[in-house]
Amino acid sequence: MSAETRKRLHDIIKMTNYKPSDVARSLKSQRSRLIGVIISDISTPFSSALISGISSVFDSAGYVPLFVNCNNNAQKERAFIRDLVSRGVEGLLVNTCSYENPDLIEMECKGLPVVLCDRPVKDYNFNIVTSEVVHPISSLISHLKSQGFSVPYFFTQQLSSSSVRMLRHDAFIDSIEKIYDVADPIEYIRNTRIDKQGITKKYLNEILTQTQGTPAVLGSNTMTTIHLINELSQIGAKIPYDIGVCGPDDWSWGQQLDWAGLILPGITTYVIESDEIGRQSAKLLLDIIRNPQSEKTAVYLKPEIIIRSSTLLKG
Amino acid sequence: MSAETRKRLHDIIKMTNYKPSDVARSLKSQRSRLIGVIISDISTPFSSALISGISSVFDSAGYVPLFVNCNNNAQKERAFIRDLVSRGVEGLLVNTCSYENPDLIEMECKGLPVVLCDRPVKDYNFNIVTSEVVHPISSLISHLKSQGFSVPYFFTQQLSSSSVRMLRHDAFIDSIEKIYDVADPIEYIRNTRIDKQGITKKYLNEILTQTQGTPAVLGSNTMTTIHLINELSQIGAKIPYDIGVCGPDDWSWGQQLDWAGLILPGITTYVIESDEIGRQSAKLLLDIIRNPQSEKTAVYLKPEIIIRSSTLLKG
DNA sequence: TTGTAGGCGTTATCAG
DNA sequence: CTGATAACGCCTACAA
Repeated sequence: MSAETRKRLHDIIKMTNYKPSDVARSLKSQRSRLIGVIISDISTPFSSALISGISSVFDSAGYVPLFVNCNNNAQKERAFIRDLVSRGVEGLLVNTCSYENPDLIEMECKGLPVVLCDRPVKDYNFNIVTSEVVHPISSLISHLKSQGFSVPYFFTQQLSSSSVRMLRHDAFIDSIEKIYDVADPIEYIRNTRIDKQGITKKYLNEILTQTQGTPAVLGSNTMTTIHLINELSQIGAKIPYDIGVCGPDDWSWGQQLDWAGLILPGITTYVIESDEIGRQSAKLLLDIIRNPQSEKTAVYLKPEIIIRSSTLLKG
Repeated sequence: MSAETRKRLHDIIKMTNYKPSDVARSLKSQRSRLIGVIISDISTPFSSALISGISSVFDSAGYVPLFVNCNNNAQKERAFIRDLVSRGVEGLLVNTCSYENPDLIEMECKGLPVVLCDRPVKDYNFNIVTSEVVHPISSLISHLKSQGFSVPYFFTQQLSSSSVRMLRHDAFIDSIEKIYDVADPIEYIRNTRIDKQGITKKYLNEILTQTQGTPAVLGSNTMTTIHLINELSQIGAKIPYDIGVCGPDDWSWGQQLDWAGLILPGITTYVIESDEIGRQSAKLLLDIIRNPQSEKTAVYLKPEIIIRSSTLLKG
């Protein structure tokens, strides 16, 4: 291109204030540089860290992640999947809120690059980045046993929306069967709700009064665990002397902040690094977009257990 | 349309598995139903709640909010603004990380509907939904005085990226001038960093040893306040007997969870309802899109102060 | 080196 | 009521 033409062009661009339209470009090129990211519930710290990890990867790769929030509504999730695909996204990163997900399976079968974040779905092997479920839970339970707690109780919110919750539930049952040699593990499950007053408190009072030895409780996630601590402090129970408390921590923001250490007496947890799940799943999706023929991949992060005072009966 | 034609059409749609393309539709109709939402730092609980509020409004209005994360990088923010506009968004909701923002001003002048979330920018009246700054801070300081604390110190992270931080800084200075009758208010500002070890602890140790009477500290936001509590607990200072602690709480998830009450001894705060800021700013943007001629609007939420043990020296 | 024609998938318009 | 055609703005390819 001659210098003269270049200048003329440049002038015209200036004059007419020309801005290329990505919409038209997408239509023509069939490439949007857009990635659809479906988040089950964006209002939790788990999602914040997840999203943060995801953005960091796509930003430096020149892709624009579009985040949408299903608010735990499987219906909405289906609609968003269709919407994003019809908007020409080149791939989908899905932190799903529906364990059964035929639409997503269909899309992936048709060749759309899909990676799941954290939560698996039923009957189909997607690419996925998640965290190990069984090992950390059984470690927690071994630890409780070694500290002399009696059989722990598992407090969980409704299982249906989160496959991870179900897996944790199952892992808990297996673990107390093996480690505590319990015959009727289902007896140690407590379905609760955070938004509804009194349910948790009722269960906790029963456990505190009827347990032989020192009881312990395990929250299915950070929200539930904090809720348990809240209720126990209102009841006036002393942790860990009256009752032990522990659970997974899916609220980590890297090392920046440590809620489980701040809330006295310090809560025993294992950390799910959601920012890392975000980063790795985003990278995996990029790999798949670049090389659509690649093998299915499942990555399992290995959480480490952090023992704090809330489960220390002995020394 | 005849029933027969309808059936035929329906069959063809089935047969060819026809899916309309929103990209092409946007190109033709010049309407995308897309809203660009620019978030300064998506990894904070403030942003989670903000996003959650924003999604709820757009979802029920049939718009799709596209969230992008600037990670406190003003450069990235500029790029995203251009990107989203060229992608045909019908409006922009901006939680900006640059106090000076000529690009955004230009867009808005050209008729693009823009609403700011939480953070104002310099020298231009945008539509904005935010929270009152001066009144709650001066109330906190009056409260500290009435409890017998000596002049409080203000701990803040770097001011440049957040206009709200600057405003709080200024409000603090004005307030201690008026309420404590301080001649040199700047002396009571401490610039700190959470990611860098030791700075905060050094300042706190100085304050604890050199203050006449009982000192108090005010964090510029939740992160800083929690950091202060962390460091104080490591130093071994007793709150509020050795030192009072308070600050704004921009981490509220409605009533669901109450960190400030959980962290003993209970922290005095005022709550910034970021989900409400999200909802109201989204609604405002929809109003503007529907009626582009409307007057500029600025909404200021009024936070309420919640007094807890961390600032109660007297009874 | 520069200019022009065709088509991406819609929708709007107009003729049959 | 139905079917054909042009245009949205860009990109590619080919012709001048």
